[in-house]
Amino acid sequence: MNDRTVKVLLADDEHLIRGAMAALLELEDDIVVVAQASTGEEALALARTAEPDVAVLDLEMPGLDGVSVAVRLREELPFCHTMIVTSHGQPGHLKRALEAGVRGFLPKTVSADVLATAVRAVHSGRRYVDPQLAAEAISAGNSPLTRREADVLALAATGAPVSEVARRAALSPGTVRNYLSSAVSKVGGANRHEAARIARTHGWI
Amino acid sequence: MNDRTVKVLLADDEHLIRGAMAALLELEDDIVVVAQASTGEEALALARTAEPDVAVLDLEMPGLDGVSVAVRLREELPFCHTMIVTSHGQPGHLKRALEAGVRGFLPKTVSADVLATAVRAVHSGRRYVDPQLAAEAISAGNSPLTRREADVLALAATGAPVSEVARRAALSPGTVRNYLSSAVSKVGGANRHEAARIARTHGWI
DNA sequence: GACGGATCATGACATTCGTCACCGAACAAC
DNA sequence: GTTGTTCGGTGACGAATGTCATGATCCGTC
Repeated sequence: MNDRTVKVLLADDEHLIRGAMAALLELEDDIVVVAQASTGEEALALARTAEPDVAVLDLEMPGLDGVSVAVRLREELPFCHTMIVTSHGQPGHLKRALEAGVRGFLPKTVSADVLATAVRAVHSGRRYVDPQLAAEAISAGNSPLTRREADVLALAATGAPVSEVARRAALSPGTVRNYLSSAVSKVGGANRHEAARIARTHGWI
Repeated sequence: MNDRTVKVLLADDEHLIRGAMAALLELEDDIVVVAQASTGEEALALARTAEPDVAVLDLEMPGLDGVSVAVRLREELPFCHTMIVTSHGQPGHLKRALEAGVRGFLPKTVSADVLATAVRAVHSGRRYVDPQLAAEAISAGNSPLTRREADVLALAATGAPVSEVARRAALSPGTVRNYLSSAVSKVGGANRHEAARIARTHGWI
């Protein structure tokens, strides 16, 4: 391992995929996988001792998700750059990740050499975002929802009645209905449940 | 390649994972990956020419899903056994897969050697079902919903209003509401949207 | 300082939804 | 041949929801 070697931490709850990514990355002679985690918490703990150059994080993990881990890593290990891989490439996720300081963002549909390329790019301080996802994110635009509208819609997305949403958001039921009504018309749904579905596919909630 | 060698077809829309599974399986000297597909249709087409012994199919794919491919494969290539790998291990999916003649069912959280073990088991005519999933499927039991209740609940799950569901199911709105009401009470939800969420996690719709 | 936007609220109204009672037809099981 | 289940339907009632008008406060901007 010379000083050009990239030390990588892998975090993915799907053992099969994680082991597979590790095997593929180990084939590259300038990349070494120094730690593997299956939860966000485990990734943080391992990162503190392994001190990787690049952390490759799955977006969907039990407990802490990839973006949350990235935020914590940026505070604790500023030299460690982060990148996200995900099964469900939704524009809002990309945006949220970039705001968290993530430097790479890939769907799992890419091939292994793209992954290696991205790891190297992120290690050398550049960014690497899947072009397809980037285009979608740009065309999708920003969320039309205000913070509170998004909050309330997210709470309502579980199917809870207005009274429950109001309780959890510490708002009056009337206010909740106003926010929901506004959110539904903004995203163009027939009702709040369809609105929640639309907002979720765009990554707005 | 001697006569003990297992010819495997891999189908998964996540290129990274598929390539990785291929790499891991190729490490086994009695397994060879003879074809790789990223959609269900492609898997069928490749299977006809490659004539694999075992088809490893992702459950979630664009177009035909893994179970549908398994059904078609059983008709067209009866010597080819099928197994399913999936990110979201839901009891209903397992049940549906077994009814379709699938002989192996694994979540992607398993390790690579389990995958190889499962491939060998399926090839030799045995079954291999992840013990965790099997236990969940047994404890989850069968769907409490009748066929129509499940149909209607599935249509309502998108957030469409009753009138729209009625139109798409070719039922009267009143009947739709009766079915929904019955389904909601059976699965134990506060309303149809929560009921749809519950039913989905159990794989009932 | 005027203006607009976000936040939070109330009240009123029509629509939709959830529930119940009740009905009939088809069909399999006893 | 009765019984039970599923399917499909009607009507009615109260509760929940969607929409609108209106108003208050706070905050950033021009």
